[in-house]
Formats: sequence, structure tokens, C-alpha cells
Amino acid sequence: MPSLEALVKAGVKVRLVITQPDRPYGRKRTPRATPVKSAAEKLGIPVLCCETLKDENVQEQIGAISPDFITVVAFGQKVPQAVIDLPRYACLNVHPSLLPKYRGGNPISRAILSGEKVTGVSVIYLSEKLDAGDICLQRQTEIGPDETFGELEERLAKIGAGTLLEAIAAVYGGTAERTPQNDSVANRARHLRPGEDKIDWNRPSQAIHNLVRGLAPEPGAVTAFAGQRIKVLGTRLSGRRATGAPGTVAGTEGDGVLVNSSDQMVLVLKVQPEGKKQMAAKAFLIGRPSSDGFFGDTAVSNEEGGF
RNA sequence: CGCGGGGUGGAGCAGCCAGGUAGCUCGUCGGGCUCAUAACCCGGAGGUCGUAGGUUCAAAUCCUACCCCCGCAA
Repeated sequence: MPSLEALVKAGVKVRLVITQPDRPYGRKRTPRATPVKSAAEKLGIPVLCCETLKDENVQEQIGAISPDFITVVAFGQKVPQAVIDLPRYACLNVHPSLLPKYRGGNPISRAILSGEKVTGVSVIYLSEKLDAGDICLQRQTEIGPDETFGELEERLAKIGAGTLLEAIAAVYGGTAERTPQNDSVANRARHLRPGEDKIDWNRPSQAIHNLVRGLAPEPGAVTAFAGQRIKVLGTRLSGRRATGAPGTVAGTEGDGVLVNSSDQMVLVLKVQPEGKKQMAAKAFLIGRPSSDGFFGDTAVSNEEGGF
């Protein structure tokens, strides 16, 4: 979306925005426009909603405006060759990773989960194969030690917008580069599998921290407390050696709660119980019987006896 | 009509089923103890119990409608 705004601001004539149809959303099941659609409408740009680009009708409509460029940002659909061939100059795609690493739909989370220290954005020439097109331009950025998915996503979106503009200018001016990806070092950033959002307190603190960061603020890393499902939305590494069984509460620090993992204590800052708003971890602990003092596996929380 | 949880001093909770004094932990303010403290002791302030009706001698509690927040699923 920053990309769209940047394009407009830079004086590029955006003739048509294509996005997915409104989908039922939330508890009320009310259909809601995609963010791109709302933004486009606000900017007064025509919007075309379509289920798939394979639709010839859709292709015709795109062809009708004989575009110089087509840019694809966070679209999540394969684009048929017929569409790729439409624009006069190029069909460019912005992807929030340093391709060929982290191809696929979930590059930002995956990079954080893997403990990457550096990531970036890539502008590539679109190809039919997902995220495998030749690289036009890349920009790197460091990932902060406590940076969350949400924060990084926002940053990359901004960087991506700028990079896209540069790329367009370069292609337009004929100075653009075109480097094929090295497929042998490519990897795939898959979406989360069920259960992958669950915190295993037996793992090292860094891994837990990465999981929490990689899933915050949405969808959130999950654990359980006294049989209740809760999300952990903010953690820090405490730097203190664990003093008890993984998952047990070791004390508090500021508004946070120290929880043991396999090596260090993890400082849990923000938490959200089922049916509640998110709250400081310490607040969560207050007003709760001190008997059930540990985080861990659901339902069967009786056997391991925290303190 | 997809399933479900919740709205009680600034924060987190109990009280509701079996109506009748506003409770607990934290914070905050004041005082004390201490070389000192986020520790400990004493004391205080602070609440239309989401809203509007109803039942009742009496409603946080029972009944009805509505508003708001959130988890799951999609």
C-alpha cells in the first residue's frame, strides 16, 4: 500500500488497481474491502476486483489501457504469461526478502523465525514461476534484535515502495539490470503449519523470542496458562540463566514476567488471554491464584506442577 | 442468525448460580522501619458494579432489550 501511495505521489499515472474481491471478514461476517481497494478508492483510482487473472475478460480489461508497466505487490496469485506480456516496458514484482531466499507467501515471518539478522526487498521481473523472476533491484536492511513481524513489515513496505520507484525509473531509462536468480540457494517461506504458533518452553530462549517476534502482533504465538489459551505478543531476552523447569514463572521484572526456558529466562512483556484484551504480562499474573504459576501445554497442565 | 469469553476504584481479578456491609492482589498518596530498597509494617484516597427498563421492602447479583471489547472459526 505504501507502494501504491508512493507511485501516485511520484507522479506515476496509476490507471487501474487490481485486487481480490471483498471477503466476509470478522465475527459479523460482513464483507470488507481489501486495504488496497480502500486506498485506491480514496485516491480516485479505478479498481478491478477479480478472483483470478486467468480470466480472459480480466486480461482484456487490462490490455485495454495498454499499460507501460504492471507492478505486483503482495498479490498472492500466480500471474499468467499472457498478462506478463501486456505492458510495454515490464511487469515488476516487489517481494519482501532478499531473493532467492524466502520465496513464497510468508517471507517476513520466516526470516525472523529463522533468526536472520539481515533481510531486504527485491524488485524482480515477474515470471510465471512464483517469485523466481530475474532480479532487477535489491535493497538490504538489518533486522533489529527485538523487531517484530509487524514493525519489519511496515519498514519493508516503505523500503519496497522506494525501491520500486527506482526500478521503474531504471527500466524506463534503459539502465536497469537483470540478474537471474541462483535457484540452487533458493528456499521457500511457507505459511505456518497448524501448531507452529505454539511456544515450546523447552526450547532455547532465542528461539522462543524469535517465534514471538515473528508472529507479533498477528497472529500471535500461543501458549497456555492454567488450562487457558493465551497469546504471547511481546518478549525480551532477560540475559539471566534459567532457574527452574521450562515454562515455570521465575519472577517479575518491571511489567514483565520472567519465564524459564531451556537456557535463559525469557522476559514476557505482553500477553493476551482468550476473550480478553492484550495486557502487560505482570497484570495478567496479578489477581490470579499464585498456585498455577507456569506456562505450558494446554489442558494437561496439572502434571508438571509449576510453583 | 457460525461457536464462545468478557465489561466491578488507575491495572488485573473475586463476588452473581442459592438478592441484603463493595472484597483481593497491584499501583497511587501519606507515615513508619532501614545504610538502603522495586523488600517489610501502618494508614488514606479513589467505584454511576457497560446502558436503559422490569421484578422486589431491597439488585453487582434475578428478568428483558440494547451498547462496547475480545478469542476461535472463516
